[in-house]
Amino acid sequence: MAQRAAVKSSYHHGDLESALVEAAITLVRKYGPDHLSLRAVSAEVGVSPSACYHYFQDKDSLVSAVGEVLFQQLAEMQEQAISKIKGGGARGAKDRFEAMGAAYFKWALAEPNLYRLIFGGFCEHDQSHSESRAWKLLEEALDDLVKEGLVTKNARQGGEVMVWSAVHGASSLIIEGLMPKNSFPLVIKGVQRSLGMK
Amino acid sequence: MAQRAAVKSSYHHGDLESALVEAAITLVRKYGPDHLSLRAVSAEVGVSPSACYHYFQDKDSLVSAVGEVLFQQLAEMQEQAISKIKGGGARGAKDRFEAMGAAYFKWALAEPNLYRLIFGGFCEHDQSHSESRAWKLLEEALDDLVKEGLVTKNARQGGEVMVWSAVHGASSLIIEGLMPKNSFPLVIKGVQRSLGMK
DNA sequence: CGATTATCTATACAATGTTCAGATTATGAG
DNA sequence: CTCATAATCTGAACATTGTATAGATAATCG
Repeated sequence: MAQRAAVKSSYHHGDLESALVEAAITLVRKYGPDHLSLRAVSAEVGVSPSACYHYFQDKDSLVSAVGEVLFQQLAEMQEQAISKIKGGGARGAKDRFEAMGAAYFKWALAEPNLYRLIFGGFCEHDQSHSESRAWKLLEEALDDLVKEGLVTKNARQGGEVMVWSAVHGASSLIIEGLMPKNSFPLVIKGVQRSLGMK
Repeated sequence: MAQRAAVKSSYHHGDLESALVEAAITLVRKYGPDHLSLRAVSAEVGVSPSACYHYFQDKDSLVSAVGEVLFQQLAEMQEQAISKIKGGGARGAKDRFEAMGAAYFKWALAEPNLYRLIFGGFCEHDQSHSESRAWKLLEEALDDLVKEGLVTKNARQGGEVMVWSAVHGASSLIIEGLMPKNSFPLVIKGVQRSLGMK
């Protein structure tokens, strides 16, 4: 909530780059990743359209920057959800695992347009998957399950791939109206069975 | 391959509606669902931009029509893959099941931009999920597995949801560079474990 | 045939992405 | 403090976009 030196003294903005990204997020949330206009973004910030080109090569480049930020935010949402789980031991590990998936799904449902921007080919995810925050979170959660004896080392093999695919796929299909909303718990049950969990 | 009465005698085209859809598919394949221009589509067909408005309310409406066509095509691809599996009995059922997923994934990899159009929120999938061709194919394949004793009735419960989520999720994440290509088989294995298959 | 209707074009307009020359402000060396 | 230099933003311009409207062309059917 701490505002930077971002008071537009008239000409120089102070932190235009992130202000543009923030405004773009607002507009994408409302109107979708397609239907985003550079001019609308600049107008939202109160700046001339050409000003954007000092920070971004073109519109797509701004959208990519937005994607990076949102991808981080989604992971942060999951971290936050995990940190709220107090219980230790096996119970805690399982709760954290489920909370991660639930947070992911909840965010997708609450922000379908932002979700589409991240996963709809609008931005290049340059960082290798194994370095992404989302991936590392999953790794830790799965390691925890193994550590607590809820999942065998064998069944854990490739668990990240399976879990993320199922959770992301369900979120996406439900958002697009191709699956009923209440099928998400079923998917989670399926994932747990595939891990031989419990 | 049979061309309709689609020779543009000069003014009247003959089958402009589907010609526009076809041209749009060509352009989306090349440049992505964002970056599609109505004018480019009409130019591709050799017709004035305003001509489109006799068949589609606006650009988004054309894109939606494209989405419906592609959604059908994807299902047809799967049907075709299934029909190539000759073996009967348990072996056939399992082969068909795997062929369905493989065909889905193969299509997604070969046509990422078309895949994004279908599942990226560009088109409204008005038909209820349970009436969609993709859904019915899955239902049949799962019923087959049960019939052949490869999957118990119990484990089959909600199988469609799990299978589609995992396969779609993996395809999507791989296309977007968030997962390595070779993790798809792992996902299939996971799905089969979740079904208690084999 | 001829009139009616379906189909397509021409023209126009506001809005978009983008460029570039120049205006405004910050910065730092003397 | 001063002033040149660099960083930041504006203004105006251009080609391109989606779309509306009026009119041209051709198919259809009495």
